[in-house]
Amino acid sequence: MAPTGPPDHRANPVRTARLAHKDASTIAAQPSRATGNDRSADSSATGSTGSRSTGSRRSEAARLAVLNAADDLLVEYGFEALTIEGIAAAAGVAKQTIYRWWKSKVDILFDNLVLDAGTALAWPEHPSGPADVRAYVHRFAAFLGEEPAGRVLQALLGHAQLDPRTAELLHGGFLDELRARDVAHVRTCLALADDDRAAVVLDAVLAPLYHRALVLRRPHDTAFVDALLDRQLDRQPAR
Amino acid sequence: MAPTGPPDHRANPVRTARLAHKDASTIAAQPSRATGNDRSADSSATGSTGSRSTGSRRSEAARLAVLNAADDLLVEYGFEALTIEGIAAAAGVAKQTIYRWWKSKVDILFDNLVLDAGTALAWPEHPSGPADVRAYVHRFAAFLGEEPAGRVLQALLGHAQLDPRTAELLHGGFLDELRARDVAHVRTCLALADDDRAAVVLDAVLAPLYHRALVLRRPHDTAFVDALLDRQLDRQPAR
Amino acid sequence: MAPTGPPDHRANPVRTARLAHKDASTIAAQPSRATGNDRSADSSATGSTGSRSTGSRRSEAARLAVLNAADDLLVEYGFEALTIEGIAAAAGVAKQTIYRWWKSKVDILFDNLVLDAGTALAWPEHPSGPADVRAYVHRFAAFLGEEPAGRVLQALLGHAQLDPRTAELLHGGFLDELRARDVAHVRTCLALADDDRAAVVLDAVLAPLYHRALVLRRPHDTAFVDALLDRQLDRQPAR
Amino acid sequence: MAPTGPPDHRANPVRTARLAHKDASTIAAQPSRATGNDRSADSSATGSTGSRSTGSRRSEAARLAVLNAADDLLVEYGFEALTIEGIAAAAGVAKQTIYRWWKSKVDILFDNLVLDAGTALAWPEHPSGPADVRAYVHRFAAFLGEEPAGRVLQALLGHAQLDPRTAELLHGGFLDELRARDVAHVRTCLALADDDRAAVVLDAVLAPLYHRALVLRRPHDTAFVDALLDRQLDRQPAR
DNA sequence: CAATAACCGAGACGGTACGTCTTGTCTTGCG
DNA sequence: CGCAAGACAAGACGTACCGTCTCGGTTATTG
Repeated sequence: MAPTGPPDHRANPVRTARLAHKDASTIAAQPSRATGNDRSADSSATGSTGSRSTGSRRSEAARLAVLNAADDLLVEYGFEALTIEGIAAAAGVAKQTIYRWWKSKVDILFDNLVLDAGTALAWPEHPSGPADVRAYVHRFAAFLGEEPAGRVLQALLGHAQLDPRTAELLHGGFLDELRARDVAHVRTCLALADDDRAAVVLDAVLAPLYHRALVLRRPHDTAFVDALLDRQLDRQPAR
Repeated sequence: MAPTGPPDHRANPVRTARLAHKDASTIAAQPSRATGNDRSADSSATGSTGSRSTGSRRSEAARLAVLNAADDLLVEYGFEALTIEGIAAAAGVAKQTIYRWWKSKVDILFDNLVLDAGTALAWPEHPSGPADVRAYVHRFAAFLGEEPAGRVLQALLGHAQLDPRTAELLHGGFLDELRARDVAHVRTCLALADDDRAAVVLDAVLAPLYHRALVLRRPHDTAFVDALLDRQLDRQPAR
Repeated sequence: MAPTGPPDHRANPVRTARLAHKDASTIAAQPSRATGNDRSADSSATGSTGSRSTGSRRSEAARLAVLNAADDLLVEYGFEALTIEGIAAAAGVAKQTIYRWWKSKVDILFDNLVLDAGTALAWPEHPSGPADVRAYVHRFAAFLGEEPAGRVLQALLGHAQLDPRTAELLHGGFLDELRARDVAHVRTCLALADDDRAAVVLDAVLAPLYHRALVLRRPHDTAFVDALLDRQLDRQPAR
Repeated sequence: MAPTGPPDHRANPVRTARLAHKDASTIAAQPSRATGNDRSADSSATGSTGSRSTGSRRSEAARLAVLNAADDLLVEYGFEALTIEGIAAAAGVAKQTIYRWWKSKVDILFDNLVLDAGTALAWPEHPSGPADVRAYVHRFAAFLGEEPAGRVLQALLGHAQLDPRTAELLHGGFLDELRARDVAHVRTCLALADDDRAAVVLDAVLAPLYHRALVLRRPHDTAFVDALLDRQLDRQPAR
């Protein structure tokens, strides 16, 4: 009997405690970047030292509480039951605080995605051949298929089919960049002649992964990924 | 001047005219089958004469008006702006009439999908080799990438990522069946030994198509489909 | 320790029970007249029998629950703490149901005022001399100074000082009519030559009453009213 | 083109200029006395030079900007549209600066009222008979019926009907004192035997003025005041 | 050829969430 | 320490849809 509805929106005066899998140190280095909420970005445009000269600063605790609450609620009750009011209540935050920094629940999830992807989908700094590609693809498959992060990406990909603004955000702010980066790394690691060839290889590997996750709804399967890589990466046996 | 919002929900007193691409004759043969709303299906199961003793029967005009209104509104304003009230108003139908026969807007779209797929994704009755597969895949790619029908499938696939009930409906009531049928036809047409092998070929072709449509958001491209088929069908025995 | 805040807005699924001092029979004859919400008024403009040909009718229970809840909350917590949400919760009614029939809390109070004044400020059908005026003025003073009704009139008079729309509603929809009626009756009862003379007498009596209630904040005092009447009504002793 | 809403709350960086009808010299002599926010009053009580040992003193410019902004906004957009945030923005002052010195917008208006009444409703220092009363009543009627000041008194009288705290402030801090002073002067000027008799005369004159202003909403009319005075002052011994 | 169900339009209703607005408190840095 | 700036928790606003529920009016069998 899966829980099908969200919980009561009773206040839950959350404080910095229980900020689960994202700790403040990580975030302080990267405050809400992707959606353009970033104030330092603005200031860098206007002046050198700038930022905001006076007044209170954004509450880091609130930001993290919101991101984590959204993540938790998404995993527990699903995207449809995810509401701004619910997130606010679960995070122990006022609704207006959310609207001040995010335009929609999609925006919040997007920030979560960027945060998670930043750590989970990194390429090694010094490429060292096809093994890097194998490792990356395994990491990608795991990211797509496992709990908090994959659920977010899945939801955003789904919602992007329904809402052009989400599609714009997801592609313009994440997928395009991700793909460009992946293509470049694949080209380097496999010593390919040009980006187009790298893109073909990348697609040949990623398309079945997306297909499995979004269309076939099959769970993450390491063996499947290995077989796929064997077939596409010059048929060199996986070990 | 792009229309960015839905229109007023001003009444649009039901017009059987302007029922565009679905005419009554087509539909009368297949009334609202997929979601189990169908009364004739029920009655045929329970008895021959009985069914419903007295009273008027379901209005075919209303059913078509709803299906078409939903389709039109989806194409014009998108899934997010699609509401039961909006459909009712656009169809010139009472809200309750919709709720009597469908459970949600997803249900309505699903009926549309089944209707459209029934004609667009048919296999020839007498299989005649790989050319059938090529033709079918081309038809499928077109279906996925072109206006009313593809938009519906795309929306439902997207929504299935967000809502388990939609996923259940879409897979249990459409995709699984479609896939089974496709596998069988591919096996026959390509003279493959077993279904697993046919499934591998099918996935190898469909995965890139779904990937392009859902993840890369590239438009339908006949050349791409041909290249894909050349690559996957010529060296069928992939080992 | 006076209660200074409103109670929790916990649902209070009120049903027709506890509809205090206004019973359905009274109201059925006069549904929400003053603010122009009345549908029969519309229909009388369009046709003879009319009203609304089909569909569900306005819920009398909801209307009474709202009016009484507003009254109760006003008396208990004051005008400032009176909110549409609070009324809805206390009446066990959805917010939208209130907005469907009233524009604001002022509108609701106004309906209450009209309702109460209709019974409390009636003149006898057959005028019989100065005694009628005395009786009426006493009734008016009591109305102004006692609980539910006076509180409403006081609040509306106060709010009319702050908001032109309230002033327009209160004067155009109630006070002007009341005054015209009062002038006419005073003229008849005192056998005065013209309306102007009657207005002077009426103002001479009412001004001190309003002054006491609104400016001096003195409680209702029968002796004061009698003395006032003695002075203004031809100095005939009050007995 | 009547402006029906308040303007944007765009910052209006404090301008000491355009402080209209209250100049600094007037105010310096009487800073924010009535609500007890006054620091100089405190300091004058504690010592002569000392007052507040360190830190900056209250900004006179800010105080005046707030008072005038409140007045202007009240006159232009009405009491309902008057908000602390709006006043702060219009005055080019931080919200907290307002909250530091006043408890509510009513408090601000009250300070304005006391300020204006101090000059407009003064009695001559040396009473010289009934003519003084006539002059005072004319001044009072003008005060009640004309722009900035009358609007404030009207608003506060109205709000006092809705909010006990406002009533307490207005009566305890202004009206009672005003009335006591008026009664004393009337008694002296008309050579009446006791205060009660003076109060009766005063009420007989003021009640119709308040009635006209608050209930009948008639504009200020010198002829009406004269007629009223003729009637009430000539037959002073009303028995 | 009535009676009698069921359909259908209309739309009121109890709800939930939306996104906005204002309140009163607070925090941060400048002067 | 006052002040400008403004983030924050709180909570009401008025709107939009949801899904349920009467209402009458309209068909279309079926007794």
